This record gives sequence, C-alpha cells and structure tokens, in this order.
Amino acid sequence: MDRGTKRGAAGAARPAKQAKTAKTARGTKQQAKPAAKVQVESDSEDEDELDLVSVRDGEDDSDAEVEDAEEAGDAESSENGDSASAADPNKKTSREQHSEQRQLLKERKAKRKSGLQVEQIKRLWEKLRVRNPPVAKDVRTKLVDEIWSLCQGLLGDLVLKHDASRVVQTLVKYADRETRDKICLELKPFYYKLATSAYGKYLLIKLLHYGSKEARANVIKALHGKLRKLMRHREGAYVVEDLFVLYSTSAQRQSMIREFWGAQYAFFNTDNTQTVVEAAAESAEKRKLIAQNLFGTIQASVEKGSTGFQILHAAMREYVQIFEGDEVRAFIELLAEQMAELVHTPQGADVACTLIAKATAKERKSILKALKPHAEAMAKNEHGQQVLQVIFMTVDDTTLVSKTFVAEYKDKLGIFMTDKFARRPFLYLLSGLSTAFFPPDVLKDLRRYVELSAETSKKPENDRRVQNLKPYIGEMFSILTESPEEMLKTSYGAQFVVELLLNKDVDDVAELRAPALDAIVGSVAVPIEEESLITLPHVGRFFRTLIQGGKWNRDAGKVDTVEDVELGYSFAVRFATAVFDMGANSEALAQWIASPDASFVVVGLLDQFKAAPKEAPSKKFISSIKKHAKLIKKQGEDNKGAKVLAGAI
DNA sequence: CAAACCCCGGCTTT
DNA sequence: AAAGCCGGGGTTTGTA
Repeated sequence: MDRGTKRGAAGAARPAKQAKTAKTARGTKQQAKPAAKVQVESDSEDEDELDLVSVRDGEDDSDAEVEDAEEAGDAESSENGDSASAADPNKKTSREQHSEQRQLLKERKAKRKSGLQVEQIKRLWEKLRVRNPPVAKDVRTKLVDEIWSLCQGLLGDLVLKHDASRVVQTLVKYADRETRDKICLELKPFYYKLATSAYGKYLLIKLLHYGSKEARANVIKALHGKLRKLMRHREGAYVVEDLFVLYSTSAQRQSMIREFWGAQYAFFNTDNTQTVVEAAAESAEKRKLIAQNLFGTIQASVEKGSTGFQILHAAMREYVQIFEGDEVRAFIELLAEQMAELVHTPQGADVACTLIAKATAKERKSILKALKPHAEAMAKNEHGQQVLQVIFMTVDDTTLVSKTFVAEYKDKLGIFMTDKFARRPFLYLLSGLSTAFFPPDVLKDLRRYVELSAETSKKPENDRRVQNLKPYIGEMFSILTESPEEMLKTSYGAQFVVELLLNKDVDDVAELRAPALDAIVGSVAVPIEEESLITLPHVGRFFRTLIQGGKWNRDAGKVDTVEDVELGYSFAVRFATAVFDMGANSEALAQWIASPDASFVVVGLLDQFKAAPKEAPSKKFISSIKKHAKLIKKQGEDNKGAKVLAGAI
C-alpha cells in the first residue's frame, strides 16, 4: 500500500524513461526505488511515454531517424516539401517523395530477419494494446493467440529491440499461464542478455512480475554467477535490485549476497547456510578475500550513485560484520557523506548504526553533518529512528549532537511525541532503555552498538543521555501545557507524557511541572454535558498512574513511586479539586463512578485519600464518595472499578 | 508483564 | 486476479 503510493508518485514525477533511471540511481534521497519497478506498475504511462521517444526498429541510428520522419506522417510533410522544392523545383512532389521513401523502408524492413512477421506482429499488437476503450476479453485472447503463434521461435530476435520488446511485454501481461511458461522457456537462454539490454530489462522485469515461481527461479539461475558484473552494469543493476527486493525468497537473497563474497562462493558446492562471519573465521586469507570482494562491489556501486539500493545495504551489512582495522576507516570514509541514503531500510539502518558506533570523533562529525538535512525524515522513519537513538547513545560530543539536531527538531517535538517511531529516541532520552518501549530484540541490537562503540565512546551513558535530553525537555513541557488534549488523545502521546512527568533528570524544568499538571487536569475537567477525554481507556490509565504517583510494578506488586514530581497525593488533591471540587460537585463524581473507564480513576483517588486520613482534603473526598455508596453497589459486572470501590469504602 | 486482541502482509486456493 | 487463510508483530488491556 505504502510502497504503491510512493512508487506511483515517483513515477509521475519522472517524465522520461532515461530520466527515471538516472534519477533513481542518484537517489531521491528518502526512497530510492529502482526505476524498473515503476515500469511494471504503471504500464500505460510507460507505453504512452515511449511513443514520444524515437521509435526505432533498426540496428543503427540513421535508420531509426528515417523511420521517425516517416512515421511522423503528414504533420511535417509541408515543411519537408517546401525545403525540397526550394532546393530543386524539378524534383518530385512531397507526396511522391514520401511514398517512395515508404516503399524503400518497407523493402528494407522486409529484408531484415523475420521482417515481415515483425510487421504483422506489430500491427496485431497495436490492436491489443489499446486501453481506451479496453479490448474485449475474447478479442484479447484471440489476439494474444495470434501474436504468440507468430512470435514463436522468434522471441530471441524480438526481445532486444525497442518496440518489439514491448510487444512481448504486452503479450506476457495478457497471456495465460501456459503461454507465459512457454515464453519463459523460449527466452531462457536470453535472460542475461535481457538484463543488460536497455529495452530488454523491462521485459525481464515483466517476466518476473507475471511469471511463475519456477520462472523466477530460472531467472535467478541464469544470472547466477554474473551478479557482481551486473551490479556494475547500467541496466543490470536495476534488474538485480528488483529481483532482490521484490521477487526473491529470503534463501535466494542470501545466495545472491553470497555471490558478492567472491566467485568461489557463487556456486552451490559450498555450504550455503554459512554466515559471512563463519566464512571469514575459517582463515585470515578467506576473511581478507571476502572483505575485498564485498568492498569492491559496494564501492563501485556507491561511486556509481546506487547507494540507495537495498541489495547493496544487505551486502554492506555483511561487510560491517567482518571488516577490521583500516578497512573500517576506509568504509566510513566511503559512506559518511551518503549516510542519509542508508537510514531508511532495515539493513541500511543497521549499517549506519554500526558505523556511527565505530566511528571516531572526527568521522562522527562528518556523518552528522551529512544527516542534518534529513534529520526530520530520519526521526520519523521506522528504521531511521533507531539511527538517531544510536547517535544519542554513542556520540560523546553531545554539544555537536545538539547543534546538529535541536534546530531541526524543536518545532517538531509536538508531532514526534505522538509519532509511532519518532517518539522512541526521545523516550530513550527521558527514561533510558525501558523494556516497556523496547522489545528484547531491539534492546539486544542497541546493546550491541554500544559495545561496538567502546573504542571511541568514553562518556558514561547516562551523562550522554541527560545532556542530550536537556535541550528538548523544556519545549516538551511547553507543548504539553499548551495543548494537553493533543498529547493525551492518542495512547502514544499519553505514554510519552507519563515519561515526561516522571523524569527527574533535569532540574531547570521543576517550575514547568505545576502549570503542565494544571493544564492536564483542566483537559478532563469539562462541564457534565460534554464528553470528557477520560472516556478514552488510555486516558483513564494515564490518570491512574499519575494519581498513584508512579507506574505499577508487577513483580514488586506495588507502585514504583517517584518522589518530588508533584504526583501521587498532591496530584490527587489537584485533580479532585479541579474536577469534582473535592466531591462537592456530586453530579460529576457520580458520572465518573458510573463509567467503566473513569471509575478506576476514582479508585486511585480514594486510595490516595485513605492513605492520608488526617488531611482535610481526604476527609472531604471520602465523605462525599460515601454518599454514593448506593450508586457504587448497583454498577454492573462490566464496571470493574466500581466493584473495587465497593470493597474499599 | 503477560494474555488477549487486532491488523497486516504473504501465501494458497479457486 | 480476487478471496480467504495463516502467522507474526504490535497494541491494548487487565485493575494488582
């Protein structure tokens, strides 16, 4: 879905075929998608565009130009005629001239290999390809059959030519399975040729797209052993990337990458479940060889401008598992400026994190500089987000980190705090590597990066975290105070606000807490007839936590109370005063008791007030809640909070 | 924190 | 090609 729309947009933005290819290579920075993919999905666009380009059937350019003039037809005839007659009035008329040329052309075409069939096939194809109005199904089938019967045996001659290749593309698209299989079979010897052909590559992609599993496996087999060469090929690289991203199984992908290790690993006589680390561990020579081969392929592609290719990210990921010494320095040098091209794919992000961890202070500086223009996209991206977190976790120069990112992020924090991905690095800044937000495997990765950084990161992790938090936390409080509803209405936001309020790392924000708490309380203290935010389950939970004075700890069987953050009892007073006027507003209290979501908030309040029975507010609240004993008792099974209340009063 | 729940993508089937 | 099933991952929920 997501990919689809992006691809569509990318396609629309690229008017001409060659432009498409080139532009993707150099990289729309955020989403480098191979051009070939665009082709498959936006067929009509593709074909229409192609009509604008020179339609060449011949072997050389001059031939093609004659055809162009010819096929352009009457539109240009007057001009041609004028110039001709001006030069020599005795010459034949334009019309005669043209018909003569047409005749010549026909003859020339007929002389070519299977020329007559090609002409016939193209005529049929013109009928098949029309979209408006769409060709009726039965007519289409008939045309496909006819074209196929003419093509049979000729495919190898057709597919490397510009327009004839498109005929076969259309054929593949509309043919039934059986015919497709036959086409694949006949083209099998040409797969490599297709992959390296400017026109043929689109057909190959179509075969991958519409072909059977076996057909795909065959393509992989045909290209096997030639991948390193293909990656350096202008057309071939796109085919390989598409094959890797869209049309191969994970086992096939693995074997494709193994090919980059070196020729001797390309074929199946070796153990193909072996990881790169295992292969490198066999001997120093083997490691060196694999490293050199991987680096060679990566370097060539990066210098060609294909840094965004996912297959390359996968290769890099293997390389960073085995590189050492000077290789590390050289690799960082190669990629520092292009780091932004890596951070949005899973493997690329892993490479980026590894490199940042291993980089020296100076190298980190150039990496951060390269990431700065993409700071926002990185933070919001599923994978990029982790790279930002690793920067927070490993870069000792926190002044540099802040200089790089604060200006970019300050205005975006409101969005980040509620964003599925962008919130994560900032949750880390607030509360460290809490298991509540970081699943075990993510934690494992993060710890791995920190270990890799041991050589170049000396500052205690917690110092780094707090220093990185400081420039943001004041703004976070301001945003919360200004628009508490915005923060609380999503569960992501509410979770974030809990961490923000419980944080005690930065002293300067102490005076920002009270106004924020007032704003939060105010956001649910609405007139009876209005729907309060409290009816959202996660908001009830949120207030329960604040009233308890901390998060519930299941293991300890109690609340992990956090002191000096104006939560717990003092928050209960603040809350009950604002919302119920300490219970004097009987109607509101009754409403909350009767709500399955809000009744737990009342439970929390009661717990706090019962724990401090001598205080005046407690007496007031407890007595008002007792007045609702009857209401509490009559709540149904679904109101579990009311059940607890019944046992507590 | 763990169990229940929900949503999505990939794969199989017709 | 469309529909339905399955598994994995992520989110919500429970109310100590």
